[in-house]
Amino acid sequence: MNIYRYFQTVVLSALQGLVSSGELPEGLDPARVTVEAPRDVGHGDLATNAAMVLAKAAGKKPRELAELLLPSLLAHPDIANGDIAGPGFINLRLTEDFWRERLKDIIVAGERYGDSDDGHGKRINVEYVSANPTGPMHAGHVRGAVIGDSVANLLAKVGYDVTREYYFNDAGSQVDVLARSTYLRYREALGEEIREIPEGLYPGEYLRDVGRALATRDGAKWLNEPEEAWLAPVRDFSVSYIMRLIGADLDLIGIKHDVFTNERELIDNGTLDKAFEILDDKGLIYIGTLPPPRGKIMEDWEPVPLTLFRSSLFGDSTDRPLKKRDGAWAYIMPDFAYHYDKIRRGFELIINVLGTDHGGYAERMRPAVAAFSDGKATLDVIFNGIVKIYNRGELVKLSKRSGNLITLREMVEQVGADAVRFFMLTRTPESELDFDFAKVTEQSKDNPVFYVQYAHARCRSVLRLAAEQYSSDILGAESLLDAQTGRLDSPEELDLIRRMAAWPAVVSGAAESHEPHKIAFYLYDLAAAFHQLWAKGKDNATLRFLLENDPSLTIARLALVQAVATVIASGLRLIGVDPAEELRS
RNA sequence: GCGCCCGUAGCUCAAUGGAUAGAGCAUCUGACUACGAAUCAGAAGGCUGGAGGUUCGAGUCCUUCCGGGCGCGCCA
Repeated sequence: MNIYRYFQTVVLSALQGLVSSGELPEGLDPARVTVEAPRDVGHGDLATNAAMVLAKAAGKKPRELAELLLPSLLAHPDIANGDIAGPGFINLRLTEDFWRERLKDIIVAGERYGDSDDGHGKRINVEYVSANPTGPMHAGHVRGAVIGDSVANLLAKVGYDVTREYYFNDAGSQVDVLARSTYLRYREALGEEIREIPEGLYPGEYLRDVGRALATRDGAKWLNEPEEAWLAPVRDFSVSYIMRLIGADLDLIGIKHDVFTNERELIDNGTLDKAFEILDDKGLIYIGTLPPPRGKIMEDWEPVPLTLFRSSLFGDSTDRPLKKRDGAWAYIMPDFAYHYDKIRRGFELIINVLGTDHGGYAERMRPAVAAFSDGKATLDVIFNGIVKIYNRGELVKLSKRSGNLITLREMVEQVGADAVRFFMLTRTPESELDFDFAKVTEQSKDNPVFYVQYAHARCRSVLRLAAEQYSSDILGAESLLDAQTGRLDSPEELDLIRRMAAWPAVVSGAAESHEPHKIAFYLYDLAAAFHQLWAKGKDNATLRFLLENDPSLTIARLALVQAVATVIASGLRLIGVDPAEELRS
């Protein structure tokens, strides 16, 4: 149950009642009416801005309108009391029983608590990672991978039909470079001494394995052949080898895509030609000359007639060439074809996760998506900021050219998959992130991963102990649903319940805004509230969860602990982190 | 030069257009023979880069300036 949405309908029907009785004019637009949690808990459980938003249209002062609305809200059985505050807020406090009922929602739903049908089964494509097959996954790829995967999980949880997709470019010059680099290692594997990797080829050690594998498969058959003969087979071999490497790397952090699409196939099966044809049929292609880019000095600029796409009709700052002067496809054309393919497959929502260094991508791709789908499909690009790697406070310089890269595998080996995943979500996506190996492995409060996991482990510890001291039946749904939750009446207990009751709304919000970091922050706050409650039992034994002489209160508190464990576990899994039972090392 | 992103406590960062802007770290003061202290309680810390505007209400939206990051050819 999304409590804010639920009470929004309560507010709207109260307004409707006032319209029916003639106390308010008809035709009020309720679009801006919101119900939300006040920032300050002292203001109550819920606040609505209805009176302020509708005052003008209703011809009343905000507070006057609030006075009119309040009585019909107070008539609702779940609303305990309310008042009017500030410029016209209506603050509402819900009954404690309403909150306690949510505890039972959680126990009944288990980890499905927070699921919804916001997405109505709409098909949505989330493309992430999409690294070209030139080497293993490295630190620079990890953040987008985690963000994309978590967004996909979120959207699935709120009822979208999600496809997780990986696109790779296996038709450009990059893979030819890969093939030549592999060929060198292949010769090495066959006994030749390779002193230095020539400029422009990939120096990575991992290519030794590829070369060796090729030598094992094909023997010396390419050794004395010209490049024209071996380039294509070596390329194909290398690409599929590297893609297996990447797949294994992603597996380390629990990422598995549903669909892999590659550029070569889009060209070979005619999708690219078809995409161009469609734009042409829509009258969006013409031959023209572009002005030189503004403000940039280009000595070699000369105006040449080119095949252009009228992307400026769709908000682009300029029309874009789709063919080069020699008639070959321009580099964006395969990407266009790929998006045409997504639309053809029936996706209405297309999400791409990219690094901020692809800044201009959205501007170029959005017109294409609009054109191919006749405006029906929308493209959202999530840009994620770079990750700076530190080691005990010192910046680690990374360079692809020198081969000085930190691989995903190294990261996972050093800090663990859980810490990697959680840490990548401790900032808003577009901000830069400092990833310090020392900090991420630290097992303390500064490390949010352990802080949250520890709260879960503490819950499980209590539940295990309860099962030992009483019987395992005490934790069954029957027992917990029968709990006297009315006995949970301390401010800390109710605070915890309120936080958990907000979970479905948090999930919906994070999914809608494509911001998985909100889950990480929520979990941190929930964990903090739990740790606080736990600590109360230190000073005051009557506040502990397990009470020898009060079984009914014990069961009620176990229901609370069970709910906390459930919500934390559910949230952690949503972002791909394992909710560990214990953290003892 | 143009476009996108960012500027919030000493540091790292939060905050669907809402009320007195919140956490953690660092600093200072306290709490463990334990339902696991990998934790908790408290103190202190702010003109949200500057100036205008829109709004009942702006860290959030608009304009402009300052400061930082990224991108910007028919290259991939």
